[in-house]
Amino acid sequence: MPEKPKSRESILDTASKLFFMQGYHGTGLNQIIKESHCPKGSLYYYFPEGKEELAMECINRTKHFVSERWKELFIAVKDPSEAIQTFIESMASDAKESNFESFMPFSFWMAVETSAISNLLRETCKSVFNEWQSIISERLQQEGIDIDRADETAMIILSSIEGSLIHAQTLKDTKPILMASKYVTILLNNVLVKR
Amino acid sequence: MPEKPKSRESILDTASKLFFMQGYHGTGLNQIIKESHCPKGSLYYYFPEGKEELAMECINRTKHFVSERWKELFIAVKDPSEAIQTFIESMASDAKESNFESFMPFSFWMAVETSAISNLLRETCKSVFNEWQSIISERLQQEGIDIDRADETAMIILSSIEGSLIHAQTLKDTKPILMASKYVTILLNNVLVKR
DNA sequence: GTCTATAAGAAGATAGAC
DNA sequence: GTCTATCTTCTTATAGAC
Repeated sequence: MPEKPKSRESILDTASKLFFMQGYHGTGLNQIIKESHCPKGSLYYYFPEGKEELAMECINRTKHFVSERWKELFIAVKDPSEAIQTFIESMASDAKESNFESFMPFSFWMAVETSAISNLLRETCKSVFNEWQSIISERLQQEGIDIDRADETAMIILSSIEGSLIHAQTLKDTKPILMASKYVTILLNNVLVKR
Repeated sequence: MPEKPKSRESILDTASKLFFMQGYHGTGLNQIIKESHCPKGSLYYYFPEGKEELAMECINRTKHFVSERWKELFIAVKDPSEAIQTFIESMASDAKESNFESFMPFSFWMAVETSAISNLLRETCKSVFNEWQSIISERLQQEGIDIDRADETAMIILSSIEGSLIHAQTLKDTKPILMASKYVTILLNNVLVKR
C-alpha cells in the first residue's frame, strides 16, 4: 500500500498550479501543503532537497504534459499552421474560462524569476523551450522546410505565444493571444511552400 | 537642502533594477536598502505605503523611460520598420553585454507575478502596455494604416518582444530577440503599403 | 511512511531617538 | 529629515513522535 503515493501527486498538482500562477518566490511551502491537504512532513519525504527540487519536478511535469499536447495536435490536425492555431486558441479559451486566474502551463515567466537564483532551475526551463522548439521544428521540416529555417520559425512561435500570454494575463483580455494566433498564420504563410 | 532627495532616486534606481531582474517577491526591502546605501527609514519616509507603492513608482518610471525611447527612435529613424528593429536589437546588445544579468526595462513578466496579489499593480502594468501600444500604433497610422490594423500590429509587436526577452534570458542567448526583430520585419511587410 | 511541533532566519512594517 | 532597533509574521527546513 505504500506503493501509491497520492500525497506526492497531490503536492505536485497544487505546487505546479501555484508556481505558474504566483511565481516561485510568491509561493510558499506552507500554502502548498495547506492547499494540497498534505502535511509538511510528506513534502520533505518526497522532495528531500526542498523547494528547488519540488519546482524542478513541477517544471518537468509541465514540459512533458505540453509536449504531449503538441504531438497529439500535430497528429490530429494535418495542416501544421492550423494545428498551431488550435493550440494557441485553446489557451485563449482556458484563460478566459478561468477569468485569467488559472494555471497557464505554457506561461514560463517563472524561468526568468528562477534564473536569478538558481542555475539548475534555469537550465531546466531552458530544456523545456528546447524540447518544444524541436517538436514544432520537426513538424515544419516534414513540410519540406530546411532545418535552420524550421528551427528559427519554431523559436519565434514559442516566443510569441509566451509573450502573448503575459500580455493577456496583464490586460485580462484574450486579444493578445488571438493576435498571436493570427500572426503565426502570416508567418507560416511566408515560410511554408504552399501547393 | 532637503529639496533634493537623492536618497529617493537612489532607492528607485536600485529597486527598479532588482524588481525587473528578480521579480517582486524575489526582491526584499532589506536588499534594496542595502544596495542603495539608504536606511530603511528613508524608504518608508518616501514611500509610506511600503513595497507596493515603491513597485508602482518603479513601474511608472520604466514606462516613461521606455516611452521616451520609442518616441526618440521614431523621430531619429524615419522608416518605422527600421526603427522598431533598432529598438529590439539594442535590447539584444544590452542583454549580451551584461551576460543576461542586467536590468531589462522591457521585460514585464513582473506584471503576471503581481497580478496574483495586487490588482493595483496589475492595472499599473496594463497602462504600460497600453501606452507603448499607442505610441507604436500612432506611428503606423502615420503610414496610412487604418487604426484597427495598427493597434493589432502594435499589440503583436509588444507581445513578441516581451516573449523573446524571456526566452533569451532563459537560454542566455540573444537569438530569440534577433528572431523577434526579423519577424517584425516580415510582419510589417505584410501590413505596410510599400511604394 | 505519516504527521506535528518547532527551530532559525528573513520578510514587511513601525516606533521613536536624534 | 535621517537613521536604528525592534515587532510580528511568514519563510524554509528539521527533529522526532507515532
